[in-house]
Amino acid sequence: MGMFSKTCEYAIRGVFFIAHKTADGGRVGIKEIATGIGSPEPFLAKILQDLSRRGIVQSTKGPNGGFYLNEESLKRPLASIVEAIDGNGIFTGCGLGLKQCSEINPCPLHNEFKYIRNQIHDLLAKTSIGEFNGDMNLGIISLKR
Amino acid sequence: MGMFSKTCEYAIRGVFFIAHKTADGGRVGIKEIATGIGSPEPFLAKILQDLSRRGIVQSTKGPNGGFYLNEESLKRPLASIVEAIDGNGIFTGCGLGLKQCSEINPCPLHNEFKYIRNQIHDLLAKTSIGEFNGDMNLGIISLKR
DNA sequence: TAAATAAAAGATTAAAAACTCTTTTAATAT
DNA sequence: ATATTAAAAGAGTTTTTAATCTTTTATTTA
Repeated sequence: MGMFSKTCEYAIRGVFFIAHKTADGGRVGIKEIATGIGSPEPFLAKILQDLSRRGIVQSTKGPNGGFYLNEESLKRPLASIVEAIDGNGIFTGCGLGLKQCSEINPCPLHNEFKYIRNQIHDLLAKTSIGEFNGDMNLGIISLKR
Repeated sequence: MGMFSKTCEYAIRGVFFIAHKTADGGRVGIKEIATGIGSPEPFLAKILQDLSRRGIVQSTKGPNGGFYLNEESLKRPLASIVEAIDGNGIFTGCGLGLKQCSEINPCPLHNEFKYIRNQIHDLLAKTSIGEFNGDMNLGIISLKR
C-alpha cells in the first residue's frame, strides 16, 4: 500500500515522462510512454485519456499525434494529478478511516495526522509538473522499475 | 485511499478500544469491540487473531475470555501494529511505486518523500498504544464513524 | 478523398482487498 | 466430566482495483 494508488503512480510517472520527452515541442505516443515508465500500455492509455479529458495533459490523434503538455500544464502542481486520480482524501481524510473525524470530533491521532497531511499537500502543491525535466536530462533520476 | 489499509485502520482502532476498555484489568469480547469501533465483527476477529498470534494483543478463550493488553503491549509503539498489518512499505517504499528507487537511483520525488515518510515513522514509533486512554475517558476522542 | 496512424471509448477479465460463514479448539464454571 | 462461552482457524464470497481487448473516431499525409 503506497502513498498513492497504483493508477496515480502510473499517472505521475507518465506525466513526468511526457514532460521530459516533449520539452522540445514534439509529441510522444502511448507505447513509448508505457515502455519508458514500465507500465501496462492499455492501462496507462486509460489513465492518460482521463487526464486528457480533464485538461491536465494534451493529446492529438492521427499521424505525428500523441501526448504532450502545454505551457499551462507544465506549470500545474503535482497535486492536480493526485486530486484528479485519487481525490483529495490523502490531504483531508482521517488517518484511522473515520468519516466524521474533525476538529470538534477528533480521532486519537487527528492532530498528528493533520500535520503530516498538510506537509504532503504543501509538497505536492508547491511542486510543478515541469520542474524535473532538467534532472531527468542528466540521468540522475528514474521513472522505471 | 487512506494512509493505511482498511484492515490496518480497524486494527489500530480495535487495539485502542481494547486498551481503553481493559485498563482496569478486565477482558473485552469481539462483539463489543466491533460495535465500539463500527467495524464488521468477523473481519475484525480475523485481524485481532492475527495480532494475537504476533503477541501485539493478548486473548483468552472461554467464559470471561476476550481480548486485553498486558503491560508490555501497552508500551509498544503504534508502528508495531502498522508493520504487522501493512508491512513497512509506508516507511520505506517509493512514493511513485518504483521498486529500485534509492539514494543512488532516486525517483524525482525521492528526497521529498523520504522526509515525509520519516515523519510518519517517527510519529508512529514515538506514540505508544496505551497513551490515549486518558483522552478517551474524557470523551474527547472518537473511534467510531 | 483514401489510407494510415494514433488516441478515445466501451466492454471484459484478472487479481487483490474487504468481508462472511462454518467448524474447531480452548477455557471456565457447574 | 459436561455444558457453555468465546476465540482460532479454514473456506468461501463480494467488492474494488488493476489490467486487457476490441471497436470507434479524429487527424494527417499522400
